[in-house]
Amino acid sequence: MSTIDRKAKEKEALKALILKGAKKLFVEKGIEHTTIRNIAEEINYSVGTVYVYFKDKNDILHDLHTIGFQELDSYFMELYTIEDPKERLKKMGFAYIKFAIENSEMYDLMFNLKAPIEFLKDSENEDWDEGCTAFGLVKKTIEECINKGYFKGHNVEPLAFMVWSLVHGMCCLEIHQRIKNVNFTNPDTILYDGYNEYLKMIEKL
Amino acid sequence: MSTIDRKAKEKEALKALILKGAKKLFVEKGIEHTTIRNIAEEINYSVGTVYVYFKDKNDILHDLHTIGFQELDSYFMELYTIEDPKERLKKMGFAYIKFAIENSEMYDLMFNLKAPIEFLKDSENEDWDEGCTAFGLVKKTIEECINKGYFKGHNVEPLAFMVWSLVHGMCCLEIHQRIKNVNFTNPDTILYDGYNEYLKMIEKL
DNA sequence: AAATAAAATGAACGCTGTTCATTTTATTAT
DNA sequence: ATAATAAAATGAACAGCGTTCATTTTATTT
Repeated sequence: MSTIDRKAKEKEALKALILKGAKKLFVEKGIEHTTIRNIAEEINYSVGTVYVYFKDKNDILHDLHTIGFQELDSYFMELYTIEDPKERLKKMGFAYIKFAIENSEMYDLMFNLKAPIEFLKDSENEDWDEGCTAFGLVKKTIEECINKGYFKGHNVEPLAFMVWSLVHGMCCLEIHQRIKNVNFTNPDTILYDGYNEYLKMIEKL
Repeated sequence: MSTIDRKAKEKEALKALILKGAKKLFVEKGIEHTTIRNIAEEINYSVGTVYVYFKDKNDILHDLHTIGFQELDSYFMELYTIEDPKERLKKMGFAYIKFAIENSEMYDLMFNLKAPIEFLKDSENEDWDEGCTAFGLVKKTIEECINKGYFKGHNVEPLAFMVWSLVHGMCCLEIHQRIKNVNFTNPDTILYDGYNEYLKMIEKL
């Protein structure tokens, strides 16, 4: 029996190794410039081996997108030490943007690329658990805000969606290089300045 | 001289034909599933001919992104008949979302994909004129709002950027199928409901 | 040491974007 | 009208892509 257990662990280890190699290359040279052959070469295995452990490229991308969410969730969980929900909400948006900028390829994979969603369609569990969990943390924080008397006249879910969109939009414009190509007066601080407008706005709700 | 003129017109016509074929296929089956061979076949020309009229695929994608902006600008210009800037701003966001949903592939090309921006880097004029013009219309409207006494304590550019991000974020989440995969209570109306929260918010600024 | 099972392999397939020598078509000069 | 020239269109060929699968290598069991 111990052999079977060990085999299972070895399989998991190699799967993790492939993902690790893939992520390294993604960060280094971008997702679209990373090939299965690159990944195989990176970890000194053949192309065929990758396909023993993953159904296809979408499978790899989906697993990597899940890893990204684990990281983002840990960013969020840290902020849950903050008692005041409004203060927490403000910090969450900032952490979200920080994550997106520092992990732009992963962010794109998690929130923009089709691959992870297409993988869901082919799989048994069609729910986007990763997205639900992360968004749940935002929703919960906003719910706490409303329970505390903030944001009167607003509805939890639509407001949470609006906040998510606002921050997500900033991240997208930034990582897709649309900010620096629109001639802002202060292109270097517009992201910060824009987020500041959002903070001011929150106070007026 | 008339020959040269005619030749020039023919060249323009064929270029336009290629773009028309490309756009048709993009809408039909998505950008990433459209190949140069597809485009050539669609208009009954050879692959080589496409490369006589366009430097590479990015060149085609950039021209198509420009065409998309012409359409979006016309959406916006229509709304400039509305006198009250705040009313206009509200309608602009709605028109923007409508455009994104009805032309999701084009929208992705215009605001998310790397191709048009990469083409800019290789060209003489590195400015993103299309983006500047469209965003200029938003900026101008918000400026009018501030001049009229709305949005006190806010700054034009950062606020315009925030508004753009908010609406852009909603569009991205929708067209990248992140909305319908997060279990909203009312997934069918969340986009509308979320935009409504934004409208309520505008009133409080 | 032989038989069996599991894991890793890499050549091959049909795609992709791109190039460029060759052919076809159109224009100009005689 | 015919020959010479210029312009335009072509498609085979190249390297690289994701993916498959018969074959080989390695590990386990008998």
